[in-house]
Amino acid sequence: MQAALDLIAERGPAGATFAEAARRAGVSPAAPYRHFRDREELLAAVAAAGFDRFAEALKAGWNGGRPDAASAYERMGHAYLDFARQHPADYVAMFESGIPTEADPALRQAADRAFGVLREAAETLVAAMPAQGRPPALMVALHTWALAHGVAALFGRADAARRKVPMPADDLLEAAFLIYLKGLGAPAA
Amino acid sequence: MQAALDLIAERGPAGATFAEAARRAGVSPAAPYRHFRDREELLAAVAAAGFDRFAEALKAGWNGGRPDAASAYERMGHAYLDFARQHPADYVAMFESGIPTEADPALRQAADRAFGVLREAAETLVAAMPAQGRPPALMVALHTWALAHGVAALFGRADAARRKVPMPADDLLEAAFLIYLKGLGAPAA
DNA sequence: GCGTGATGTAAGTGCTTTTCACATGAGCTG
DNA sequence: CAGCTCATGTGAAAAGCACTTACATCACGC
Repeated sequence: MQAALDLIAERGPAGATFAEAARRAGVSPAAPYRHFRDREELLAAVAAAGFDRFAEALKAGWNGGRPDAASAYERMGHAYLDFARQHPADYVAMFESGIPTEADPALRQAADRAFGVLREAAETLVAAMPAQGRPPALMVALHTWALAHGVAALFGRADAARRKVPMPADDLLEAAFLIYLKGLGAPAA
Repeated sequence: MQAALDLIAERGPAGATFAEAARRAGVSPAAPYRHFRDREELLAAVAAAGFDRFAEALKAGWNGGRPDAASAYERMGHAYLDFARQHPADYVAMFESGIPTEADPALRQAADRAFGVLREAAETLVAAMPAQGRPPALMVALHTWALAHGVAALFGRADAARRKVPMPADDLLEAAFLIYLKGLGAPAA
């Protein structure tokens, strides 16, 4: 799995071949078939491990919502982008390897766990808002994820289909967050 | 190129093999090499054609900003999602085929043209806002793109790594747009 | 009439994925 | 300790793909 992850980092998901991963692990090309049904299952396992690390990173960024929900939420956004930048292979395996999340139950579970961190943070954030006009927390979580993923996928990583943009992805996401929260009427001005 | 597009629709970008595309076009596996240097160049051409169609779809949605910038902008957002849903193969070729946008000059140009539609719409939208506190149009365009892409990639298409969400992608994007525009102080309440 | 360039084919190389029969070695059981 | 089982690994093989090279065809302009 580590060899496969390295290969994704070096050559992209298409270049991560089963045979080469086995070679790097020092075994014959047939050996990994004792552990993974096929190439797709290997990639699913790599992606699931990535989601686990991702959930940890988000949780660390959120840090229980301290010192206050709004700043912790924004810090979690930075953690999101940091993860995409510092673990591009994981991120690619998770979102761009062509493996449907539903394919593997373990993968699906890991992805749900990662989103759960985001959802709970959104719930805390929403709970801190004035009661009237309080938006649905799940919607806020989905919006946050879509925004963070969009920024990461389009402008975040250096190697991929990145576009030249006049501002760094971090600032772009932070600005979007602040505008969005202001639109919600959140205490974040 | 049509055969390759069909293959992407049926089997995903990894399943779109050069040989099979040639077979479907009724020629030998070597024939396409007269027209494309390698598999990557074929996919880049397919993606470029997709960006052209995409730019047309966005332009049609924007419709010159009529009747007013805010509603036209939102309609363009719907056009974005409609395109991702109705032309999933194009969208996959454009954003998830692993082809870096910089690889091919024609691809890059087509992508820039599509983003140009979005950028001009954002400029018009921003120009309609009160002069003081007017945000940079480019930033608004990038935010819009990131949001729309995030929603499309995560929740938009039926086949891909879509998650079960309690609300349709259209509504999700529309709500996010409205909240974002409200945060900007735009005339969209 | 004849070169020329665009297009296509057949065959071949080296890579991949996947399977199958067989080896090996650790650990449990009697 | 013998024997059995199970996990793990190997080598060989089939099938498919990307890509190359040498050769064929054929329309078109001079």
